[in-house]
Amino acid sequence: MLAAVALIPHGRLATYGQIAELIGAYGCARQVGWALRRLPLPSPVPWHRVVNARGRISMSPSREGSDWMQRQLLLAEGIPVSGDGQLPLRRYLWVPRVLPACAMGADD
DNA sequence: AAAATGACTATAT
DNA sequence: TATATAGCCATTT
Repeated sequence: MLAAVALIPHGRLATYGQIAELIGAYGCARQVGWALRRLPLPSPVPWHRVVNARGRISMSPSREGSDWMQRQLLLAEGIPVSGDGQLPLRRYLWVPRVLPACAMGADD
């Protein structure tokens, strides 16, 4: 699980469902979020590269404010994030080795 | 064991 | 294009 998140390339994004699918748990997007929630702030995994399917940072009162921290981290990665946590998922979405390298540089 | 909850996602308005 | 509603599935009470 965290391993899947850990292998997200630098400067690239991935959705919860994507991670879930990657670990062989399709439809378990919520569990991914659950796992990241219990993750400590100084975590060794790039949890900030994980966003929801709408390409936005999933904010919640449970996160106290770590969501905004995520925004900062993403900005540090070189990903432009709007004040609302909206980011160009279409451009930065990580493609875990889809078909051939015909993805026009859309992969890592 | 049943019911409630949540860093989600996909449809329907 | 943007809210509202309904599925989903593991964890928690």
